[in-house]
Amino acid sequence: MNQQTASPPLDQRLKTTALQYIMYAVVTLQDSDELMVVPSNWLSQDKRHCYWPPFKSTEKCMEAVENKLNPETEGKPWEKLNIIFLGEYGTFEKAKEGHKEIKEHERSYPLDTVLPGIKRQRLEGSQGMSNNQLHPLPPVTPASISRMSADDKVEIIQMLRDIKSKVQENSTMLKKILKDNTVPEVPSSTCVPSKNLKLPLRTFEDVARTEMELKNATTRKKYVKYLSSLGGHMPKDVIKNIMQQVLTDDLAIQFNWQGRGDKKAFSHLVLTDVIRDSALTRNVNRGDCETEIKKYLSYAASRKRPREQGGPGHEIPNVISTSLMGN
DNA sequence: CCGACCCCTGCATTCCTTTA
DNA sequence: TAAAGGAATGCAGGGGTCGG
Repeated sequence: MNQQTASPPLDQRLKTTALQYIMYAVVTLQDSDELMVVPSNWLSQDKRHCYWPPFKSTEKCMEAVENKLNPETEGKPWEKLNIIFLGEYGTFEKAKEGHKEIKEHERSYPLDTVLPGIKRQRLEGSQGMSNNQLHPLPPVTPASISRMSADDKVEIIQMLRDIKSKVQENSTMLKKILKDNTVPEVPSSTCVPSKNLKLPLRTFEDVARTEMELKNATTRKKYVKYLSSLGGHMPKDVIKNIMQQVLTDDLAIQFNWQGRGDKKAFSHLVLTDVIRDSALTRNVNRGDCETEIKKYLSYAASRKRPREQGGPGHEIPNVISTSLMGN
């Protein structure tokens, strides 16, 4: 009877032992550039993704990290974030030390110089230039300018002139490209990697079928490849191009991001993950991607409104669909 | 110039999270 | 558990752009 007091139950012992083998990793969250310590069991096998708890408060998140909460068994669904894996440590304390060291190192040698092209930019609050803007230079104070020699100043002015002329040149080229080669409503035949992609989705049945299909990694890759080939320069364009290909306005108005009211939740779809991945290949981060999807879904009704006024129940056939649905 | 289309903004409402 | 505050959403109306 008192065996239980002698030693804890087997499953608890196993759990404790398993927890001891979970290490801690230091990672950079790609969407926010934040350097974080997380339990290794939160990482995906390829160490390119990391689960993140749905808690709002920092304390709870820290608690989850320290207690190595299992991402699959803690009630609410956990977010899956894109990360850059930086290192793994045996204990939380060692990971924190590693985190500190990396942070120090990053301060001396910005990540951009260590990992060119990998570090993504923080996009919150930067709307216009978003993804392609230049990395911020160190702050130039009046004091630092006054310390410069005349040669330095001449050189800087020359550089600024070069940059200006280059920007003008690029602007002219961009204008020409946009004029000659506006993003086509219908993807060219070369953009269609597979005849299996039955897009755009028109009904919930289509959505359910696609959700099933997307469980297959190969199919998922095909979708990502196709959707990322649709073009677009700004996050808005990228998402618009993708969403136009993915679902009709009729279906879009039956979704909202969270599934409020009597609408379905778009954020819960595997398809949304695929869209995120596709957008990421075009340098649209998670935040921008979600914002633009939300907007696209909310605009769907107003896009439809004028047409409905013109003729109730009459749907203008989607040109895109006919080219793809015939498969 | 006009109409169609699309996007944005402001406001009201609903929902969720936090706090006491 | 209820109240308060913030976030998300829906809707209507207005403005910009483009083609006829």
